[in-house]
Amino acid sequence: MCYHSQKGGNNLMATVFTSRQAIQITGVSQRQLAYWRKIGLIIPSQQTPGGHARYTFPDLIALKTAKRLIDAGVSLQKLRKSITALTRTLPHLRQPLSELSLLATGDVILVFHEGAVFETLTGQEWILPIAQFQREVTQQQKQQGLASGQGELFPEANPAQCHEQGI
Amino acid sequence: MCYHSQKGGNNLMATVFTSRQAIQITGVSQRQLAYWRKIGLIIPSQQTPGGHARYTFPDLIALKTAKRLIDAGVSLQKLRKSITALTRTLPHLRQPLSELSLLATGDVILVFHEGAVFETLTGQEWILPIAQFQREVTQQQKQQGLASGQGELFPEANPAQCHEQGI
DNA sequence: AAATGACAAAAAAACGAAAAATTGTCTATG
DNA sequence: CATAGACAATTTTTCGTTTTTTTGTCATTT
Repeated sequence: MCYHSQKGGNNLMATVFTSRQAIQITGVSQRQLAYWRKIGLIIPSQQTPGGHARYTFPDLIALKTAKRLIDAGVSLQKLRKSITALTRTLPHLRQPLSELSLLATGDVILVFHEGAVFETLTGQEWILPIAQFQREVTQQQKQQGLASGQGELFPEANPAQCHEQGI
Repeated sequence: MCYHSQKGGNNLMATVFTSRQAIQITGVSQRQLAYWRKIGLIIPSQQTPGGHARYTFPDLIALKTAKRLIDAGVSLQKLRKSITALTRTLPHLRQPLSELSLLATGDVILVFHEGAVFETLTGQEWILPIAQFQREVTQQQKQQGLASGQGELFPEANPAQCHEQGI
């Protein structure tokens, strides 16, 4: 039920799509398609000699991704800035919209990349595994038991042994 | 190297901490401790007859969590609003700060809860597994092959067979 | 069919001023 | 020692206005 069929010469990755097809498949409006192409957000990877768009499959993914993020409440400007920032952070990416897993939260776009989560604009990364606090305080407790507590107790960058995912 | 030691009657969960200890352990300032207590953000679970604070271990976790979020750039007001919203969304929680995994991204606080991720203030949830698009478009391709495409192609709520995590 | 251009409506961002919240410091009290 | 209160400095929010961006619609062109 789940095989990626590609019988005959009908290779999906080699197929190109017209604007009309891209519109139908992704749900992006004609106006948006044109505008996004104009501002360079999503440029069709191929063109006819006459300048007509030919969207590749990764292009469609980018289009659909953009649409979903927008539907999720992300403004186009934030999206553009995120992509600019992302391509700076991860220069090897050609089209972050089709190559990354993104998560929109109304205000912010996060990217899941190689196991980590970070914010697209700042690159800031933050996770709070509560389990770790428990260990820290337990540690602390032991220390206190030995010498009646004084001094720095939670040195911010904490060398985590006994690693635990928490999420 | 990683056993949660609790020799004798020294059970961590039963231990209570004075304000001074809470300050030392969590790094929260005295002023903050007092203010947060006053506004009800983090109230010590226990008190002496004379009204002196006795913070339990979960209290310490809440304190440390708040501090870390603040250090990560979240304002106290956003933190307060997030917690208000969270306890509305998840009424069974007594203290979200100690019972949830939170992730701060400068602007927004996300919560990881039962496998899902959402934004604390709006409850909005969004994940974009790219792998799914691929399947959708493949599907679309097949349809097009049979009947030259017309009509709705990406009915938004898509019944995902062949589920794939993507993240 | 598809791209382009022009115009207007709608949505979002930028900006600045005023109000509110948070925190530090210091003093007093129990 | 810990709490409470007062005061001021700093940080955040809020709000209203202006500017910019984005999108729809329609007409024109290739």
